[in-house]
Amino acid sequence: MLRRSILPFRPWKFKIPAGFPPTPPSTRSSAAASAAATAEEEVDLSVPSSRSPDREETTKVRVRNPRRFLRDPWVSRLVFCHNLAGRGMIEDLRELLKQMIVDEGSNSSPTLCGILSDNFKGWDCNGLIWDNLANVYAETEMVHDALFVLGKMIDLNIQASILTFDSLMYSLRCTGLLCAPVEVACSENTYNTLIDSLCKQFRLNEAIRLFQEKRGCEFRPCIVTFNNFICCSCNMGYVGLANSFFSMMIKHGFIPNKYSYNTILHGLCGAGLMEEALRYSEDMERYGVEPDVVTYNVLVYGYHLLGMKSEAQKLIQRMVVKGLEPDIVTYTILISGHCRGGDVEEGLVMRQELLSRGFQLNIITYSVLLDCLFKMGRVDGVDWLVEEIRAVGLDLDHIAYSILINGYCRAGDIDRAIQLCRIMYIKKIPPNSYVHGAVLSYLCKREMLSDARWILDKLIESGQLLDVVLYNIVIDGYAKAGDMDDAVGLYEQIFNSGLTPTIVTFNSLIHGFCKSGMLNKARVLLHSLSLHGLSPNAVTYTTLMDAYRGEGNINVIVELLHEMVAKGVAPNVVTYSVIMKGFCEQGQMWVSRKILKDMYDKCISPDQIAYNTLIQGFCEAGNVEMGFFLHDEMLQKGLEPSPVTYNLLFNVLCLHGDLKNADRLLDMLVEKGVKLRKFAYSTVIQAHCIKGNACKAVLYFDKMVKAGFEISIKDYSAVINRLCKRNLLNDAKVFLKMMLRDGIPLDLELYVVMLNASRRQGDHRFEIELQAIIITSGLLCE
DNA sequence: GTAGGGTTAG
Repeated sequence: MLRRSILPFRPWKFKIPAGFPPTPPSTRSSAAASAAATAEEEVDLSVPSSRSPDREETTKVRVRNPRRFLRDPWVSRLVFCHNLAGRGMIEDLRELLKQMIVDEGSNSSPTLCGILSDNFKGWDCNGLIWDNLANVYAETEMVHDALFVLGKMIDLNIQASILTFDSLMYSLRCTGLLCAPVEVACSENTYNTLIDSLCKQFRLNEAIRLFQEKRGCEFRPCIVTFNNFICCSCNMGYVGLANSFFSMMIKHGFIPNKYSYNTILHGLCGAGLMEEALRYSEDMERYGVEPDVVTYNVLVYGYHLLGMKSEAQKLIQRMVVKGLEPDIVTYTILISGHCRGGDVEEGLVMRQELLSRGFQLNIITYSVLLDCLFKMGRVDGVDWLVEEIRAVGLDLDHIAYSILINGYCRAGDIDRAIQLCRIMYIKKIPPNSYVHGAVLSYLCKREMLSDARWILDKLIESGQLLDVVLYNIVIDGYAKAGDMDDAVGLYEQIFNSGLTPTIVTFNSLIHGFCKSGMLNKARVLLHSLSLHGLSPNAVTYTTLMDAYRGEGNINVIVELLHEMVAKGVAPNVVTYSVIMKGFCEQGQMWVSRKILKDMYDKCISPDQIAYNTLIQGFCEAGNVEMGFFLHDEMLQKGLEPSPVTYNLLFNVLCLHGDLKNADRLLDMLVEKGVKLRKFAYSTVIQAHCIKGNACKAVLYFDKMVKAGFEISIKDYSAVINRLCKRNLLNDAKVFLKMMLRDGIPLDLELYVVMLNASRRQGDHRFEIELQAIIITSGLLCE
């Protein structure tokens, strides 16, 4: 039986969200809807009295429009509810209420409350029904409905039980709808629920204040209170604080349980502090708390974040030895590890293995694979995987949808993305800020800024508290387009919306000012960050450094490097690449070379762009050997040279006329199936044309076509132009034939080039042929 | 208490 509060209803402040309740759908016709105009009549109903619940007695109750009243399914179910309440069958009552609200779904509270207040006023158990209705809505996580019922209870002066408050607060703890407590008598659990609520909303300071104020006199913390503090501290990135709470828990006489250990382990692993995490896991065993699957999963996740695959494998073996079976979370972490390493194939193989062993994957595992397929540019693989998700009977959830929408937007398929948005609405999973962000990014990348702004303004007008990321995306769009007035205007609007800018907001503004040549403004912005409680990061400094590099000011770059290091901001691979480029542009390639070596000492792995920067520096200075040496070094370090690396090498070989090596390299790479850009082929082809070796030019042109590149008139013109310049008209004719055969018509520019060459060589016959071609094409009308 | 999604720099 529910314990009824003896206090008047004045427990907590709740924010009833704007726009709630929504207008009830017209399909929900009920006795309440038409009862207002009808007079009350007395009818006999079999309703047990709460005073003598054992006896079923016929009670006369007054209702409006009795015929309609008894026919209405909602009313008859509520009569039954009263019947159950009167017999003290509270569990059955709650089950029936739950069934009713689950059938009707969210937003059903206005209708239900309407029926209750219009038809059951004065019934013996009515208060109990209201209280349980609020309670069941809260337990079913329909918090807006629960709040609506409570609001009506206040209006009708019906008391709510403490259990209902606790249940509601528990449901509200993640929503931000729960405010500070006012004068109230609390159950044992109330403060713990409120601390949990504040922690879930990342309001750690308030939670700590409440803990300090109320501890001892008004409530006694329990182990869950401390676990909540540990969890919140970890989630907010304060692992040190989490450690303190862990110690405090022990000082209060609590023995940490597996939840305490797993929570702190998760915090430590997430922060990359594996050694400390392992120490905790050893302590755990020492104090008799047996590690479970979650413990191992958390540790495996820690290794996964550090990219330590073999350690993760060892841990899984240990887990199996201890008799624990890896579960779907373990496998998802492993699949995610393969995906993060760029090996989606391995992830898919693992999925296949699991399926063959009869293992059911869930939507999270599939989401990891979908996201990776998009990031690897494997959009083709997405369709069949989505098909598989449907075939195994899984529904896409909001994250899976946002992965798909983001992926399609990035792949440029906006139609597909919008189609999915529509499906989300139909499925009642309204697109959230991740989805809005994907569409805004799509528009901004295509400089469709007025469209992006229109959408953002509509979202702002809708009155929802927007995510600052959405502002950041559009501000960055303006900054990249050099429109700093609008960028700054939108930045100011962030404050009007009650939000605060982030470091990303400022980085975009700094980038914009740099791009617009206002480096001083950018630097002022850097130093104003602290006023907003923000600290510059590697992106901030790197953006500024790159701007000064553009001005050839290596001194300021070095100054900024010192400043960032002094402020504890670690330079990353992008920072070093910019600095290397700066030195290379000053002709100091060997300084850059030293920086690259230093990166290894600092455990920052140079990537392809870092190597390409240095290779470009040496190649432009004419040091071909060093270019190739660095290429070899990349291979030694297990770094696959990128198409840009090869562009640089082919370019330098051709510039130096070393076509022998250029051919050799091209043949070797084609044979090895290395992916090259068209630039690599056309550089070699053109170099052969310049040298007058048309045969080789034809040979590599053919290879370029076979490599699957789309060939345009520009490619033919480049070759024909060069051959004509060397008066190799017959070879130029070969390419012209190939071009016409490929269905590419002659244009006026190329016609003039070839006409002049044929006139120079007195090839009148070809002159006439050319004129015939050009007239047939309709380009020469006169 | 464990696994999945968006914005910024070369």
